[in-house]
Amino acid sequence: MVDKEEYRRRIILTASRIFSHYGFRKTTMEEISRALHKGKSSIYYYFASKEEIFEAVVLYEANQLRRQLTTAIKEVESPKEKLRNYIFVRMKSFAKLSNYYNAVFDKNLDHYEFIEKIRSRYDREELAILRLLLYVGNSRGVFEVRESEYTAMAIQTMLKGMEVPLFWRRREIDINSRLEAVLSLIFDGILKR
Amino acid sequence: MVDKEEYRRRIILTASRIFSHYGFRKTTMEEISRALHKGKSSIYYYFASKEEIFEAVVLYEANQLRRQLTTAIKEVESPKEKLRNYIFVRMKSFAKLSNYYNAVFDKNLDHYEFIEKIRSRYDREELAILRLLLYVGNSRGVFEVRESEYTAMAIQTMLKGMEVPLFWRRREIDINSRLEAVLSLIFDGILKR
DNA sequence: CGAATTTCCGAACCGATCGTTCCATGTTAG
DNA sequence: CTAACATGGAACGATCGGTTCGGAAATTCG
Repeated sequence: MVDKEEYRRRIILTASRIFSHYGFRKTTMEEISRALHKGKSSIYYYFASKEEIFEAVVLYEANQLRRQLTTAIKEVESPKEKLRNYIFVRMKSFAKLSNYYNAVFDKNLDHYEFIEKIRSRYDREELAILRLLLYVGNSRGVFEVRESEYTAMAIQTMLKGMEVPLFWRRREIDINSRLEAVLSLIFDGILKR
Repeated sequence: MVDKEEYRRRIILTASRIFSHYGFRKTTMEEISRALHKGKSSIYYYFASKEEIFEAVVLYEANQLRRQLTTAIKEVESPKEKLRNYIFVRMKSFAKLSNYYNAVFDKNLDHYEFIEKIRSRYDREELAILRLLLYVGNSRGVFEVRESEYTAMAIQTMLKGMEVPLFWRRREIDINSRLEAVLSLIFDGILKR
């Protein structure tokens, strides 16, 4: 292989697929290597451990999510639609990523620390985005928010509240309706009457 | 518990859900029992082994499939739509059940024998259904089939042929288009011109 | 071409996991 | 109260799975 980084990327992509289906624990190095048509021990030439692959995958997915979110915001004009798009994409993505978190919540675990690191960094970014969305809507006269800082935090709290049952519940059938409910609540409390 | 059979049914339902997601190997007795809010060893009061649960689940799913197929046929009138519905539901269901088969194809295995038993019985049923569908379409002047017996077998062979990559390939994106292709092939060779 | 370096893998190690058994305890029916 | 039913904690033996190690292939370079 000419480029070692390129192969690391292929491992991440493949592992991501398997992790997202089976979670961290149930995914074996054997499976990852088999999907790459390589020997089990060959993977260790590129990553020191299974955990390291997992970390790389989570980082990759986080960047993926970030990109999806920015495009979701850009593709509509009105502040209301921007916020709506943002929340929908965010929750949908988190539903997809819930397997990673299930893996983490499974038992022990030391990932917890790592996840929390990613998490807190992402939380700050999210807060900034929400604040911006609120601010723009405000100055355009669509929203009516006094303290965009605290309102953003309140919205984020609601979103986080919606994450929890995501990792508990069996069915995702009512995610959409719950999302709609939360959105209408947010908007009715936010939209200028 | 008043009814032991009722509880066996609950176990089957729960196990079915987990099996269909993780396959036989990756599903643990621990998980099944936890989902039922029971101790791991309690399950053994109702089933002698993990394999026995698996067999019960497969039988249950087979009956489920049979019911879906008959309703799929009944809900439309024209023979062409009946056959189309049948094939669609059949292939979709098999896609969903592919996890079971993946579990079987995983390693060893003695399930193979059991699966084959179920399988051959089901094959005969399917052949009868196909033959009937062809016969009805024939007598209504929609199809033009000489030997419904052998034509049914030919169609079944095609369907079986479509199953194989189901258990290989990574993506199911093109299942629909492949299904359409097969259908149009079947119909253009069958419909009265 | 040969040597150096990169890439790959089979085999083995060993701790963790998993299916199953055993037994003691709780629960219900008569 | 007793007997049958139902439960789950603990332990066991087998397998699995992540990781290491040594060296074979393959590739690159002089």
